[in-house]
Amino acid sequence: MKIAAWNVNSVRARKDRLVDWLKSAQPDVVCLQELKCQDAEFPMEAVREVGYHAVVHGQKTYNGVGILAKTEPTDVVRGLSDGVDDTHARLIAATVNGVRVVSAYVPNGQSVGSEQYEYKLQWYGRLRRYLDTRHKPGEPLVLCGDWNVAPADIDVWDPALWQGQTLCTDKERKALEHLCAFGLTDTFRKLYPAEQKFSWWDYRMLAFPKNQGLRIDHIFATAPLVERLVSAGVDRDARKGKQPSDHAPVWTEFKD
DNA sequence: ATGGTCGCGGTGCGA
Repeated sequence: MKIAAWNVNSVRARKDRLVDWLKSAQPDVVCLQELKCQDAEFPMEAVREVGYHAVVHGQKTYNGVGILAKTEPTDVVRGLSDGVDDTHARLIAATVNGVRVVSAYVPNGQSVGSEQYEYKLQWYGRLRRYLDTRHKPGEPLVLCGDWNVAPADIDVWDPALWQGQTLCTDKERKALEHLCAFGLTDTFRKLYPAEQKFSWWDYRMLAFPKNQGLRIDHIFATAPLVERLVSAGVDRDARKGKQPSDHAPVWTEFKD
């Protein structure tokens, strides 16, 4: 079972690229982030034609998350549903082949000390409570998406430059660690403790061709799935050429 | 070089 995550930065602008990648990569499950459209505008037919069901939690202009799968996702839950007054569409969950799948788009955080930065830290706490309320670490569960945190310096092209900046601050890393303390493992890092691969590059400054990136897109899994780990990677080529997203798809393969 | 580029929506904002 191959599970992937991709921040597409507008699913309508990225439709052809998404379809091409689905056809070549053949993931069983794909968690999408930053759809930037409402549910009715999602290119449902295009993904259906290449063999995928889709469940979507859309939003006009901003955010928006979805799950694509070769078999039909069931028990769909949209949002954190924790009673907080929050219009951001950043989370969707569904069950695929007995695995609970969560697609998450964590707030970017803008700049340290901003309102958005505080919202980001709180959002991490809300997601931890969501897991505590609804799930057990012994269940087969994956959380996939854009976490907007580089977990360690190895995940940053120039750690000295990024020291203390959003995506790399101690507070953000601690927030992510506290989330993972629920019982989640970073599947890529577990498989390859010393490998440096990035999933995001700034659109500016020729960051992509120079490979000046960060690893901020992750696939986290609970113990029953960690036992089944086979391989993981980043499809950097899906980012090349015309109409690239600033993120590349990341994926992890589990034994069936 | 404190800039630069995307996407949305039709201006400046979020990333």
